[in-house]
Amino acid sequence: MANEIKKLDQNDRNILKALQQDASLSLENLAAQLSLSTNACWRRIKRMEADGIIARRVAIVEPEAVGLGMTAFVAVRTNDHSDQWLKKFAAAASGIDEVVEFYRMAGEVDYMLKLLVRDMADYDRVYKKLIKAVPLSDVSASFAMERIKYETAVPV
Amino acid sequence: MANEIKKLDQNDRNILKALQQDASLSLENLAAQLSLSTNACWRRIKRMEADGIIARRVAIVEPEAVGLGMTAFVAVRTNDHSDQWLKKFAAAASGIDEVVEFYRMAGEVDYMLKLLVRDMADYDRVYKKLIKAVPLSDVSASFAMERIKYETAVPV
DNA sequence: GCTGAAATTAATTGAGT
DNA sequence: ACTCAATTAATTTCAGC
Repeated sequence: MANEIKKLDQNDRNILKALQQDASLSLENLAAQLSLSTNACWRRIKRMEADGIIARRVAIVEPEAVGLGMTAFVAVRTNDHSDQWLKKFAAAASGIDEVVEFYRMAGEVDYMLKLLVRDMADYDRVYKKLIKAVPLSDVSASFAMERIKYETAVPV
Repeated sequence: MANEIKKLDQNDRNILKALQQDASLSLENLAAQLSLSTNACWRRIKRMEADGIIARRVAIVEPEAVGLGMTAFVAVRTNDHSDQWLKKFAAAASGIDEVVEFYRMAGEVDYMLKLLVRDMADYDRVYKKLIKAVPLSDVSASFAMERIKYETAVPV
């Protein structure tokens, strides 16, 4: 089964911890840290990649360094809970690069989006793009002034 | 200046787009895609690393694959807006692996945290850890049922 | 499933335009 | 700032335990 939870031993966890912080580490370096041979380490990584535990390796770009100073959380409430509406909304939002995260929520809010934009004018542009694609009645945005922590590493 | 916005040309942008999606691409491969020599490409990457545009390279772990099925957004309101309180709160939250994002907000909510946890019991454990470290009076959590989009790539 | 070494492939440096 | 070639370092495969 593809989406089963695989068992990880302490070496696997340590590999994940290290690579989630720095995937540019050489095998030799990483293996030495964990007192493994390079290719024992290599086989564990390949297994976790095959099992879908390690999804991919990416470069992290500093948003501030490229002028993306504003993070917006957009809470959406809807009356239309049809599958078709969600599909349309999901497709529209997923196609917008500034929408970096998108969740279906439990409780009051139906959907939560996280946007990364340059400034308020840029937010407005993305917002208009969004409501043009799908009619959204109840939308409320909150803006982040400061990013205190941002971590791609998940707790393992 | 370290936190100045550097100018990027189309080649730089294309490199960032590619490496934000897949940092395991070989230089040769990447350079060929963009019709550059490997070493022109390499120098651009090194420059963007030195400029702090590319902050790091990380492995992305699939949360579901390691049993982290629940994302919680925690909105915090406080009466204590002192620097000292924030420092204490920031230190406590930053030290908790399950707190993957943490923002100071404009508007009604003072702080917004994103937590990655196994289940409701795990959320409760992290919540207790948090309020033990700093007294929090007004906390409200929203839970994500489904992650529709999650992107580490920023729009460049 | 591991080690250690060999083979392959990729990253980095350097010379020259 | 680039290309092309040479060098160095990393990854991947293979033989044996």
